[in-house]
Amino acid sequence: MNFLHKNKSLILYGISLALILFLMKWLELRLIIINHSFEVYAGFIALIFTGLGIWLALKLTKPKTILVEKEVYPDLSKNFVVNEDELAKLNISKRELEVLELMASGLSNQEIANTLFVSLNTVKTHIAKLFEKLEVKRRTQAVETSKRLKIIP
Amino acid sequence: MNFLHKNKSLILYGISLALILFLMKWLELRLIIINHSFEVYAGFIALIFTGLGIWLALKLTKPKTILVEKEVYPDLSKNFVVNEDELAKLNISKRELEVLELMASGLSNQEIANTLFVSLNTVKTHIAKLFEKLEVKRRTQAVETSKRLKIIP
DNA sequence: TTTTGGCTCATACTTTTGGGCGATTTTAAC
DNA sequence: GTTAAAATCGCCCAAAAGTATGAGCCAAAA
Repeated sequence: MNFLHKNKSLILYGISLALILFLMKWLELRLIIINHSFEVYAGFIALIFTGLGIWLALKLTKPKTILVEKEVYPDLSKNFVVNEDELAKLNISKRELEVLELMASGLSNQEIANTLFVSLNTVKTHIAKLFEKLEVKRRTQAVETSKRLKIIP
Repeated sequence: MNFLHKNKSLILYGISLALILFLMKWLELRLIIINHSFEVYAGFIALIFTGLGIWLALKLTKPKTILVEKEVYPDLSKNFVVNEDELAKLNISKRELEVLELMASGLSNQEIANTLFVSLNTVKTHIAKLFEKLEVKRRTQAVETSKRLKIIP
């Protein structure tokens, strides 16, 4: 099956060739071309097989592929995806991530505490743990690093 | 001239055909193929003209092309350009911008002072002015805002 | 030449942040 | 049901950050 499909053109060509030869033989037997000169007969064959050659070439040539590089400017701010792997690797919890995001948006610890309805101390603890995990010493560094690691947008 | 160039393939084909026919005639005259059967002769012609047909087709047909678009994601972080307009609008000085960049990279005020070979107080002053101009209250906000305004990468 | 603006620095003070504990409660996993 | 991790909160202290104000220096602009 696969073989037949792959060599379809070749097989068709072979069949065509056989048919042509058969046709010529038949014509010869019928004495139709006896009166014609040999040149006409040769020209006929030449014509037929030229056509077959053209057809074969068109069928068998592989199309040429041209690679066009198209620049895509994705809206990074919209199709941001959290780097879950890095998040898991750093062992950052859900709550810590929340705090991190609020911190990155420029809120003070007190504002973060108000937003999350927790005490200031809790926020401090979360941030302290974040600093540990991110291996940084300041909140600006934390924001820098976590953005680089695609933990936050 | 132009005509010759345009129909080069066609002319070559004509010449080739003439040459082949001439060759066959010569062979015929030389009685070389007299002893061969007609089928062999026909097969010879068929072979030659099939090749010619293939050659002709390859020469005359435009190459089949498949356009494949490849998406390229340019590194936006590298071709960053400072938004000079915004910078001018906010009236941020060169030195202030330096401080802003170092601040954004996560350095402490003391580290910034060491980097720029100025006193800590000077850095504080610059930062205070930056906060005014950017209309923010904290360094994280300053970084946030200035990145959004494309003042820093 | 005067003035303006940028850069520098200082002092004093307040607020925020961060470090280092310890502790209880919730939640999730085993 | 025990256990571990997460989340919560507190206190204290030191460091850093931020506020306010004043002032000297210098180069470029008016």
